[in-house]
Amino acid sequence: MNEPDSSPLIRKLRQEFQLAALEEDSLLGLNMRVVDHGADKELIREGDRPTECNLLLQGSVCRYNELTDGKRQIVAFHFPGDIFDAQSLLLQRMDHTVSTLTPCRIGVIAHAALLKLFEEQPRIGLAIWKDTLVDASIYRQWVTNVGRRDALARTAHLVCEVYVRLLAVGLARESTVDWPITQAELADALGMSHVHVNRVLQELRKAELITIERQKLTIHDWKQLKAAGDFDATYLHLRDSIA
Amino acid sequence: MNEPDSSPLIRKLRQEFQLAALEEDSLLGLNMRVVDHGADKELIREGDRPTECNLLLQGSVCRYNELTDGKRQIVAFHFPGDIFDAQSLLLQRMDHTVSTLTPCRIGVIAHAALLKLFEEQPRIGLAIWKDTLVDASIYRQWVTNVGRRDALARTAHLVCEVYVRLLAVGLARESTVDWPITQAELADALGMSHVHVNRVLQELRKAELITIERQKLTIHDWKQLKAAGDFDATYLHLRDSIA
DNA sequence: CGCCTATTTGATCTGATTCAAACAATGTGG
DNA sequence: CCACATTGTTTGAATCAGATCAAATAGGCG
Repeated sequence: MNEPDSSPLIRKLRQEFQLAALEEDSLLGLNMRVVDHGADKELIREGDRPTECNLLLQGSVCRYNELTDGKRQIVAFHFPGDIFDAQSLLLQRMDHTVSTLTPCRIGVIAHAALLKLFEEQPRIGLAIWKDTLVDASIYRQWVTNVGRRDALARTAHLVCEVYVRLLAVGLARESTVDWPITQAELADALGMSHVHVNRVLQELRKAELITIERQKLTIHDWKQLKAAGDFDATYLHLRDSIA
Repeated sequence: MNEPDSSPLIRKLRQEFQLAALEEDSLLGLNMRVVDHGADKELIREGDRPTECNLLLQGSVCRYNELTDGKRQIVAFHFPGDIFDAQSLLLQRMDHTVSTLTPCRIGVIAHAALLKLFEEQPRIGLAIWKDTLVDASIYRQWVTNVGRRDALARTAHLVCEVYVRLLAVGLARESTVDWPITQAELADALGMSHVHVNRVLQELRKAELITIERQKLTIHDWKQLKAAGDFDATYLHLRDSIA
C-alpha cells in the first residue's frame, strides 16, 4: 500500500503542490544515504554546524532546548516525511538539539544536493520552505498551549495535534495509533511535571476521552477531546482537514 | 545617518548575505505602498487570505493567537526591518492575528511582486526564507521560556531578547531603548497575569537590573540581567553577536 | 479638567510542583 | 526461562509560585 522507503517526502510534498513528473523524478534522483538509529539517540547537538539534512523515514524524533539548570523543553515532535532540520540549510549553527524518541530510519541528504535541486526545480524549494513555515505555525500554537491553557486542555491539545499529524501521514488506523511519547517526554513538551502529566492522563481516561497504554493511544471521544483541548486543526495547514 | 524609508529591508538582508549591487537595485525597485497605522490596530486577522506582504518600517507589532475563552497569547514581537507576514506568501490562510503595538509605518508589497523577485534573484528568496527560520528559532526559545522558566527568569529573558533585537536594528543608544510593550502585553507574551508581571518588574528594579518607565527601558546591569534570564543570544542568529 | 488607560497594592486561593516511594512493565544476560 | 536491572507509571502528602479578585493610584491626553 505504501511506496518504498525513499518517497515519504514525495507523498508529503504532494499534499502541498501538484508535483510535475519531472519534479518527482528529481526528488527520486536525490542522492540519499539511509541510516538507522536506536531510541533516545542524539542526532544533532546544539552548536553543531551540519552539512546535511535529515529526512525522517520511520520513527519519531523530538527537538528540545536545554536550560543551564538542566531542565529541558521539547519544542517539536517529528514524524515520517518530515525534514526536521531543513533550517540547517540556511542557519549555520544549530540552536537546539534533536533526538530520536523511538528507533528511526533516516535519509541523509547533502545540503549541496538540496540547494542544487532548488535551483533546478524552484518549486521544490518553495515546498520545503512552506514546510518550515508550517513548523513555525506549530511552534506558535505550542507557545499558546504552554502559555495560556491549563494542564488538562494543554495535554488534550497536544494529543489532538499528534494524532492528527500521524493520521495525515497514514500512521493511524481508525482511532488507535502507535504512541511514541513517554509521560516524562510529554511533561517536557508541555512544560509540566511528569507527575502532573500522569494525573491529567488519568483524568482524560476517567472522562473516557482517551487511553494511552503500552505505547498505544486510543481515542474514545474525538469530539470531546477536541473540545477539551480547544483544538482547531487549521494551524496545521493540511490539505484536507481531517479533523 | 539612516537611509530613507524604503531600505530597512536592505539593511537587514545585508546582515545575512553579501548583497550584489544588482540585488540591491532589485530590492529598491520593488513596488511598495507605504501606509501608516495607529496603535493597537489589527492589521491581519486569523482566517484572512492576504495577497500582500508587510514590511515594518517604523514602530512595533505583535502576533497572537486567541483562545475560545477570550484569553490571548502573544507569540512574537516585530521591529523595523521585519517582514512579519512572509508566511502568507506560501500559506494561504492566516492562523493568527497581527496587531500594532505603537503607531506604525508599513511598506506593503504584493505577493506577486515578491515571488517574481525570487525568480529573478533567488538569493533574495533564500534570505527571506532564512529570516522566517530565525523567526522559528525565536518561537522555539519562546516555548522554552514560557514552558520551563519561572516568572523572574522568563521576564528577564524576554527583556534581553527585545533589547538585543532593538540594538541590532539600531534603535537603542547605549543602555536605553524606547520600550513599546505595556505590562498587560508583556503578560500575554509571557503567559503570566499582568499583576504578577508588575511585581516581577519591581523585583528586577529593586535588584537594580533594569527599570521600565514611561515607555523607556534602561538596562542597569546587563551581565546580571542575562544571568537572571539565562539568556544566550545565539538563537537570534545575528551576524555579530552583540551580547 | 476629566476620561481612559496603565500601573500598583493587598488579601486570598488554587493548580501544579516537589519529594519520596511503591509498583508495573520491559528487556537482558546467565 | 527465571532473576535482576532499568525504565516508565502511579500514589500520597506537603508546599509554593503564581492566579484571581478588588480596588487604589498615577499618567497621558483631548
